[in-house]
Amino acid sequence: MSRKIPDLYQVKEKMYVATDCIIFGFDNGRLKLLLFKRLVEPLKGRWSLIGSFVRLDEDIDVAGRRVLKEITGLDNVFMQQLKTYGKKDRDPGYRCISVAQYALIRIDEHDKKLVEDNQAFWFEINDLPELILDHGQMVQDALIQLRNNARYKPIGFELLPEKFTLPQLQSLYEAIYQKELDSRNFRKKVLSLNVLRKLDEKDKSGSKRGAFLHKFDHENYTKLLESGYNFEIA
Amino acid sequence: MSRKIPDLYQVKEKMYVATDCIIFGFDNGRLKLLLFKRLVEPLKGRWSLIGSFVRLDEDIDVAGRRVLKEITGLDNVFMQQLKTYGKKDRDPGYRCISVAQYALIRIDEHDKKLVEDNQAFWFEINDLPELILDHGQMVQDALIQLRNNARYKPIGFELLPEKFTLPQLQSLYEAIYQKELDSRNFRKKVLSLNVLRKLDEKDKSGSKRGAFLHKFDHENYTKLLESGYNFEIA
DNA sequence: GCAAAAGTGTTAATCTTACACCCATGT
DNA sequence: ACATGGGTGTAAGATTAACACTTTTGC
Repeated sequence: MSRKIPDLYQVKEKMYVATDCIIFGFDNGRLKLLLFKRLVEPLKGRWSLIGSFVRLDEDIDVAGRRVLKEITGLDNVFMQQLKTYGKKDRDPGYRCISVAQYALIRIDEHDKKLVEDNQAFWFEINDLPELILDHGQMVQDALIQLRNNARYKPIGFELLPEKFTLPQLQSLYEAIYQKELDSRNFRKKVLSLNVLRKLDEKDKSGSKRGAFLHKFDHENYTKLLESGYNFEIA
Repeated sequence: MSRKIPDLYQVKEKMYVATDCIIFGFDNGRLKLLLFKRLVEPLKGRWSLIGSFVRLDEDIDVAGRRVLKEITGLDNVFMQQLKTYGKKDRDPGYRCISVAQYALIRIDEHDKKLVEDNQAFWFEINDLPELILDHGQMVQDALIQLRNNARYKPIGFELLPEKFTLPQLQSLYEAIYQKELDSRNFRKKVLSLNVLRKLDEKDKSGSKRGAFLHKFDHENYTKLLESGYNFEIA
């Protein structure tokens, strides 16, 4: 008896693979996004996410980190795959799919000169310009993903300085969820998670009285995870 | 003043893009996965997910649906992107990235003859063979995603026949979360969601007494969604 | 009549929400 | 002394978790 070999693996065609980065930052109570003005054709002068083709000898996540470094000067940043955009006509001209990745950076640590040289700018999340191709959709999707993830994983801290105050943390969550939170309930909740280390220092930049600085306690977080605990905020 | 143009978009290299499908089914109280024995080199005879190269004139999700149809005969199936696997050496020989997509099918509706002809088999999720390349990782990731999504979205119903009993629904959730549930609490919870329509029919296959059949009420679900409701099970 | 699965309610414990005042400090 | 933001507790309501017996019917 002869079996028909399915042709699943028969047609082989190559295409371009790009990656685009949705770079979030948090500054002054506002959630922001880094966008840049394209310096080259096609679509020169239009606003877009920051991206690059993925090279043949390069992992996709490495390509994302390369782009991020090129534009912000930062290494070792929180970055996670969002989704791959693969409509056949998403990019006019040639077939190109894009693996979108989103990054959370500490906005005070990035290289402002580099950003400027690349014609990149920070936009408030509620006040974005029109973006090329499907980049607008990517941003929408990234925001949804950020909201889903920040609730159950301690990724919000990636947007804050290493030392932060509770009012700062609260205003970050308010910016992410676009919703005011009650400070008594918020503090009760986050403190009960046992992953913040209160320092003896105060940050006086926000008020006369000053607010105590805290650090996220990675070690305790990992330890708690192992004993079946789950993080949840907001 | 002259600006240096960044080389982000300068290097352009094409690569193969494949898609692999993680196909879940639910049968007899067990969560199952459809795998197939490769009929062609390379890796002939080894177990793998079902996949295909994505064609130049084909959307990535369409490629997934094509594969699914080819192997199960089914159209209009729940399918969602999981993640793109893009390590540079994940596939020995040539550079190929794979966009993994997972599908939930009603196992009673698929074309068993086709599955057989393709040397495909259903495996219990807890008893999988070793898979080629990074397919084992894909399956792990898909399971996590399934668990995360089934809790907050009514996708579990995609694995059940259109008419199902509450004990069946419960055993599905028990299979997904690998955890026994209390039937009183479970019924209270799902019934309170107001998205099940109880029919006058009983299914007597599971017991002498028979259990009432129910249908998922899509219309009411969409209506409720609009008025800011959220689904949650288990 | 008995085995096997379907169906049903209550209570205690926990978590969530709403809400308002005093504190510390720089000016 | 006053303006500004930091910090704290309690009570009512809602949700979850634990728990056991009766019903139906085919054999």
